[in-house]
Amino acid sequence: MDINLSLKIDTEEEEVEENGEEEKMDLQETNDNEATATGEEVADDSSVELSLQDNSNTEELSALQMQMNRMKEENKVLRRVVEQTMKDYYDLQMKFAVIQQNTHNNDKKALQEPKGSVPEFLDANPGGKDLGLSLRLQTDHHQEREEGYKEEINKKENGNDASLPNHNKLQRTDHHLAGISSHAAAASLHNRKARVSVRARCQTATMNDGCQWRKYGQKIAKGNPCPRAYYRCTVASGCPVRKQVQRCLEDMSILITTYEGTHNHPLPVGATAMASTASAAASFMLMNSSNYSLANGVHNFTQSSSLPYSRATSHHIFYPYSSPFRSINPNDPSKGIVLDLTHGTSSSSSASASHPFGHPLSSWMQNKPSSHQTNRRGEKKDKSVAENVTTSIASDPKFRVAVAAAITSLINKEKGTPLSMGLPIRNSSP
DNA sequence: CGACTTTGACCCGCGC
DNA sequence: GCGCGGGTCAAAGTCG
Repeated sequence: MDINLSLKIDTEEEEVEENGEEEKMDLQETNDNEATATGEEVADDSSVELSLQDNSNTEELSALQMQMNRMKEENKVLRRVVEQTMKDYYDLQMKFAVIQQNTHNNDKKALQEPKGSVPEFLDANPGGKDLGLSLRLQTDHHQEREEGYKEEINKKENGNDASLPNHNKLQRTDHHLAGISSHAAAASLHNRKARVSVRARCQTATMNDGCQWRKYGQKIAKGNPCPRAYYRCTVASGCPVRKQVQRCLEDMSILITTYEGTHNHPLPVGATAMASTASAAASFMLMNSSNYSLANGVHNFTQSSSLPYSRATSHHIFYPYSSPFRSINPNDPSKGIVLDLTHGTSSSSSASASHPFGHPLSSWMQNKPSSHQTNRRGEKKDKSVAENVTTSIASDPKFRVAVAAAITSLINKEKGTPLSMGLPIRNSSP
């Protein structure tokens, strides 16, 4: 019993801090009561004490066995998920290869088109009946942007890169990034702002994403009284990655973090999982800018789509889960992908039930997902202890970070190619 | 003392 | 051309 209680205390420690001393007192009381019931009252009678100890040992053993069994089951489920992930990944890779082939052919055709005409691969879906949407659905603004990028690509290909003065510093950073990237076409992709926004419930000023950040500015953006903070990655000097952090106006508990750029250094374990996903999302966005689903502003990551710049790609991971973290910013597609993690993480008990570790992305978030399930007075009493422990472990951010990192690492190793927006993100998972 | 945060100034793009 | 807003810089302050 003591073991269970201490486990609960450990896993809920941070939450206790959040919710005040109330729960701690509650646990303390329970502990004291049990001690009184099992120990102190019978302290005079040693034989009864021994038998009670035996009983409690047996109970402990059975409880531990139950825990072990549950962990085994959990392991099985996790394995199944990994297998499924791998399977999905290979399926998507096959689709991607086909699309890449088609797009390559279309690119050749497009180059032969007279100037001013719309290349076929931008106008229509290149070979995928079920893939993506036509660029015609995009706004004029976005089309102009697309034209601008195409011009730039052409200039680069012709060795004429005199357009730089028109770019702001950030874009120059992107040029720098492009220079690092080994693939020329991928480099041109980086000229486009690769942004991934993450919406997540978070009480702290920033999400703990495993990276080290330095704040370099703060602004009150128009339309939102909450200041927007600007951070720069300081894990390695010269790392071009930046992030903006701002609270959501509608729901102050939601933190919107926008990542921009690619790390040029190895990442910590927790950051690897996050960065991999963010990079994959960003890469995906860059390659799928023509495929916004304008009907609802949602783009399904699990669905392969037309890839107008696919010749620029090396290897990309498509996130094989269907979940809320897959939407193109519906207000402004040019602002990149929005990964909405506010649903999957708010209640990990249900997530854990249907999904072994809840939302795969939520692993690197700093939120406390178990707050709704275990900490309220009396609520946990109707759960078995083992269930509580399992849930607590599964909802432990560190555990989820480890799982997410492991999956990412597994996928990367399997493929033999790290993923990023043109730069390798090394696996630092153990 | 170095790393980090704060904050006003500055730069640049964009719309009118 | 001008004003506005977003993004960045850099000096001063803070902290461990």
